[in-house]
Amino acid sequence: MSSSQEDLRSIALAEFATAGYAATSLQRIAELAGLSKSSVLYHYSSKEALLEATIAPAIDQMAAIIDSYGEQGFDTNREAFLEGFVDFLLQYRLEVNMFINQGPSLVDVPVIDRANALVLRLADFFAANTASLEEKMRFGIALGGAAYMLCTVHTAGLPASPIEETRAALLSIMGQLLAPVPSR
Amino acid sequence: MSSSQEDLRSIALAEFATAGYAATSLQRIAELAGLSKSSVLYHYSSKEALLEATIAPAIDQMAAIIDSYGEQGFDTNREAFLEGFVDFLLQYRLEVNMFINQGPSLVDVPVIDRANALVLRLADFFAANTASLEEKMRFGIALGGAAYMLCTVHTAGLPASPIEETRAALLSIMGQLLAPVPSR
DNA sequence: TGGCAAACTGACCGATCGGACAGTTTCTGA
DNA sequence: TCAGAAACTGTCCGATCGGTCAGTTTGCCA
Repeated sequence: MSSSQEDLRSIALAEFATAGYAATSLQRIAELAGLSKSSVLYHYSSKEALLEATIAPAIDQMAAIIDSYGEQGFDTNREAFLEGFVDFLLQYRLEVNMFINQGPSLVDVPVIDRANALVLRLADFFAANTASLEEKMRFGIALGGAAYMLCTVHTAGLPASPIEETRAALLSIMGQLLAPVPSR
Repeated sequence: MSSSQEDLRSIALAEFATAGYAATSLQRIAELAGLSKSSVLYHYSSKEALLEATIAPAIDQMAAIIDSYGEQGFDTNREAFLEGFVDFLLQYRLEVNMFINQGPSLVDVPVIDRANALVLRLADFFAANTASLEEKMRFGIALGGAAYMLCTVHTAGLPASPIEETRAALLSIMGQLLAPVPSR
């Protein structure tokens, strides 16, 4: 893969996540990359192809994490799974935020369907079908809240803190929100 | 105000919140309302004017809540403030979600600036400048998470539960996330 | 050095965007 | 009843959208 392709991917990721997929034109991506719109379409055959290339790595990583814990839940490895999930959120915060916020408006895009299916599997882990309403709500708040907070360093006075400190705090908060039933 | 104006406002709110402001055309709003695009522009002089009319009520209500507790914090009325805030979230969940998710892409819109200023005041209530990183993160997760969760009844298997049950659960979760420093 | 493939570009296309404007229908109160 | 206001509409406009295509530049290797 040439550097142009990777540059375009990261530029598109930043723009899609902040300005939104629909509001980001290929022309703007081209300008940010110092290329012409034609060149963007040379590397990625369409805007949708660029979107898929943008979020596919995050989807694959998420799928790998879930698969590595089998399909029968992860209660025995809850702590380890939570750490892996938090690290995933930190690494792919833009991708996660984009999917969380713009997923509903991006239906019919295959990679979005994959992501949706993964979220449902994830929800089964943290809040099975038998879980109470509050537990399901806790999962939704943890997921959407982390995605929002991690991408909102600019407003609300969130300082750019050391990654270790952010990780520790996020682990604490997520652990509390997603605690198993009895200790709630 | 004629019923058409109110119909347009609610239709635009639903579309803006789900599909996104940029991705929603005046043509689509007109079709959903059973009108022509010209009629939409008759009631609201521009797409941006329609956006402002859509979220202004929520902004005003939020400002009223904050103002009613004075500018010196609300520690003495923390419980009552939290209840009022939760009720606000439940009533204006679409508006809040739209602002939270699309705010960054809607800069330069006056009403969005008002909303941003309010969020900063709100953050000062729950997590003052002196608060720790984790406390600020808790506020961000609570705000963004609630907005996301309340607008995502469709996915993640969130059932359409009685409003009282949802309110009670949300109050519990938000109270835990936004608890004062010592009892954290 | 010559040739070929990868990278890149400008010009152009149909569609759709937000919006302007003149004109028509519908409602309403004197 | 009828005039004026309110509500509504079709047509048109410039701009921009995603995308196509023929042609040019660039880099690499035999």
